[in-house]
Amino acid sequence: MSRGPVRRPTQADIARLAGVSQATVSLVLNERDSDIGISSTTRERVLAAMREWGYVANASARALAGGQNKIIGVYTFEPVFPTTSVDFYFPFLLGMEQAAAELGYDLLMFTSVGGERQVFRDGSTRLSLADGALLLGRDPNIEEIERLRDTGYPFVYVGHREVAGAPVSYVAADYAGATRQLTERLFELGHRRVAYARIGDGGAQPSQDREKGFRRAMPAGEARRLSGPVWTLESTEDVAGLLAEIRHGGVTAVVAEQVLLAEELLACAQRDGVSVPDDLSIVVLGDSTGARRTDTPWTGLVVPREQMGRQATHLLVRLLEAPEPVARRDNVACPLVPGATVAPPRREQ
Amino acid sequence: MSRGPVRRPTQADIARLAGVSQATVSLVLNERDSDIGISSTTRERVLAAMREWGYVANASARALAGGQNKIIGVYTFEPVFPTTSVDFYFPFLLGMEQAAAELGYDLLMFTSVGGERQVFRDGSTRLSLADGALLLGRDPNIEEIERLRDTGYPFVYVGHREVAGAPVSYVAADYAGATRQLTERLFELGHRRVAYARIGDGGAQPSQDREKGFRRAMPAGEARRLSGPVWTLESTEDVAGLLAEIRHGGVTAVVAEQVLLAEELLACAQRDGVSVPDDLSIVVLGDSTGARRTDTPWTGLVVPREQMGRQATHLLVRLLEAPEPVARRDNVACPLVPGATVAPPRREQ
DNA sequence: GCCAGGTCCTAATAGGTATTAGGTTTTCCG
DNA sequence: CGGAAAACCTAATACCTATTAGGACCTGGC
Repeated sequence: MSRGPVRRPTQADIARLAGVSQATVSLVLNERDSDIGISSTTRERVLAAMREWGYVANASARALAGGQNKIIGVYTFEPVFPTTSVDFYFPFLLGMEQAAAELGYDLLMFTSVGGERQVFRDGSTRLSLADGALLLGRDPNIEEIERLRDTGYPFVYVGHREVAGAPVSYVAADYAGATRQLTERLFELGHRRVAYARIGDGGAQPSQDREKGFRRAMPAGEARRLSGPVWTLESTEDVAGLLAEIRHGGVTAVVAEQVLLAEELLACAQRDGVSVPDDLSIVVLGDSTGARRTDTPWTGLVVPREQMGRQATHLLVRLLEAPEPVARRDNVACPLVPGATVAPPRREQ
Repeated sequence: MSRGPVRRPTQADIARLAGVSQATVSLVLNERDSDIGISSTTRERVLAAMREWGYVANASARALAGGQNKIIGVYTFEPVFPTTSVDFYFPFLLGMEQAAAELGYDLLMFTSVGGERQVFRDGSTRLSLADGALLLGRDPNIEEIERLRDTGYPFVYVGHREVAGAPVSYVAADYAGATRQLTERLFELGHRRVAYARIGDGGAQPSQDREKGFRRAMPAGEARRLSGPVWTLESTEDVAGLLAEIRHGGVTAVVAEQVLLAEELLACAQRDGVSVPDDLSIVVLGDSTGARRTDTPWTGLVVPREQMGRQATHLLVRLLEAPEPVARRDNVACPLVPGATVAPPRREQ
């Protein structure tokens, strides 16, 4: 019964025990033995020694020497723990863990205090310990991403991100496609005037993708108006005004970017005696993340977060194991939810 | 606009730029400069060079050279991703991330495929990459823990664990205390015959702790019966029988170990026309993890998972920064939930 | 016996940092 | 001015692994 930390055996120890050189141990360990030429008897001797002494590679040394560490870094540009963000982040992490486990990688989660998350902290980023990284966040620091890209460090962004200069690899939800389908369905049902509404500035990529899908679904005549029937609100307080405008303009269906907006719209409609979906159809382009959970069976889409996490992990591993010079982009389809907030427009309006 | 990976500056680069040696850079970086004696002008020159060139320490090299890695490993004995376990694990992780961020540590989550999780995998655990580890899981492999302890590797178990030989450090929920309080309250309300029930074998430590708390709360006469009014059921199918026995034995309050059990009990009670809490008070010693979420306002306790995660992280860091020869154990109080499933017993029964 | 061509292995090195013994310069005091 | 002490810094080394050029040995053919 030994006391105190026991020094773990190194390759040199194993080599001594097996009567070979450290290099041979490394070759056997990394299964380069057939390429280089290590006899099977030697290999067995080495493996036996490793088993007997419980040899475990030193990850730091391995990383330093340029070997793979079987570690994927996960970097979120916002802390995960504010409980409001939990629903948002956790499905991603779930998918990542699942895929990483399948692929034999561990997950290194980079933390940082406060709101200001920086990849390049003052003198101690540990990004290098991971073979590559998955980046995640609603509000990424574009400069940091560009800088990271320029280092040649392999990473995949989860979510659609466009940066200046060379493109970066990402896995994004196909908001444009799903929005287009949802909007087209409204027209198929007979709606003629359909509006798009959001809260916030709409500058974010996911926001833009959705709007693009919406515009693509518009009939030719409507689409040509550059501004389009797109409302961008400042806050929920403007929703009542939006509803009035909608009704006044003969709009019979609204595509709402956020659940929060849709819920406010529904509340206003109920106050005004407007029936959803009979008088007004509502489609929602987000899920209930961050909103208080209600039971409204919204017609809309599901953000396939778990799937995105999985796919991003697979993509990253592919890049790690066979580096490609060019960035890769993957899209993940958003499942549509039938819901009950869409109906054909009233006959006589 | 350079192409290709840009080599990150090293201490040697900074040293050259600042006109000092690499050792000096290291000393400045680690703030050992006052101990050793580095003049403030030199320090400033080095710091300026580091800032200008965006020097970032190489974590692998740092770890290899014996420095701390500022990484905490998180090892779960079951995969996190099966969705049934999500509610169980995530709060722990949340607390850990929060604490780790505050303390300046990153989190390395060890994954593995399939059900069989082993710390000592066939020659490639990376536990060593982390400075220490947090262990987590309902069904830990005791042998693995003992083996890990014997290596001298610092770790803290989240949850109460007793192993043979030297004790291990852990942070546990104070189930015994909370159970005792809840049970005592039943007696204070006037209950005379109180039973304890669980599903499963009750061999697990959390299960034993709860039972111990229950027994401590029993009035002297009751406590002396060794077997005690403790029922251990095989499955939910036995609950109907339990209810019959309870009623037959004049028991007016039940302390149920699991929500699942409590819900089944409630269902049976309703079928039999037994009113909860008027005819039967029920206390639950777990939260709704894993159970289908119902709205029953159970009287019981909250498992302070987030707090446990936080505290375990703090304890581990304390151990890392000032190693102690002896194991540390922390208890975290379980908040009690008043709920609405407990009432005084009926007067004439 | 000698050479060509394999086969199997090793020596040497790089990778970036932390640490320590000791070297050089400066300061202080008599 | 000489010598001791203090202040400041550096050379050297350890940490452990991956990689590669090349060395030693063997085999087979003439």
